Amino acid sequence: MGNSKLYKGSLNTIILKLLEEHGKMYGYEITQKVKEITKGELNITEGALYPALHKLEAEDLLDVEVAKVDNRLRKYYSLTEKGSKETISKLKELEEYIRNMQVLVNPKWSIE
Amino acid sequence: MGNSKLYKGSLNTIILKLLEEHGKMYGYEITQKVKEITKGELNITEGALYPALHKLEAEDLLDVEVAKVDNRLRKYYSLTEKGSKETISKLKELEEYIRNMQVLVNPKWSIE
DNA sequence: TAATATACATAGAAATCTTATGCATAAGAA
DNA sequence: TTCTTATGCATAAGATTTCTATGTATATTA
Repeated sequence: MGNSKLYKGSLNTIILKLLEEHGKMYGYEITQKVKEITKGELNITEGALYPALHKLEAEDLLDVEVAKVDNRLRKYYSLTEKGSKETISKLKELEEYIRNMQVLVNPKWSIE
Repeated sequence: MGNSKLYKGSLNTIILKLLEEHGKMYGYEITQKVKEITKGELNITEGALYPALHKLEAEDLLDVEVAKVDNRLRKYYSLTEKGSKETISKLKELEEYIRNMQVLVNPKWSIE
């Protein structure tokens, strides 16, 4: 994904949040949206994305809907109810992660 | 490490920053300090820590100094010059990671 | 017509971390 | 006094996640 290894482990969180935000997206669209939002700093590879989508689907966190647009295949993914709950949980974990990393890295903040 | 997978990839950053902050630490001390700072939310396992320290040392980012205290062995690690530069670089990466994750997860912030 | 963009997929390798295990000494509890 | 916990290091096997490389196919642009 990024140039740094920190992104390892955050792909699912990104996918879930984007789907919560946009309701329904297909794989390629997700890669482009992430690139756009991060101004090119984060590029999700297909080798990471598609297996991740399949796994989330297998865990009943995502629903799939196949569509044909311009004679090309698209698989639209959306959150299941279980997926919506998981999204909330993942976002909470992200907040906690960021909070913990900030006190570890910037100890002054915990004093002020 | 944590209960969430997000910590994957951030161990080196944590180690380097703690050493920058405290000058000189041994493995067990690092695990305790992290536990203390995060109020028990983050526990670094020995199976992750020691191989990471060995790798950082092999990459010339850390110096080692063996000491015997109370008849017990301690290996004190400290940053090399190369390690200090790497620390700055890693911290910058962390800031960029956090910034990118925040706009991905909270798109309103990028508008306001 | 050749390259790029769109759209999916998977297999093998690399990196990171967990779990389990091992050794050894010191201190505290039963 | 003996058992448990804390201190302190270490490694091996497995799980998980991601990267790199590869494959297929259609549409658009140069």
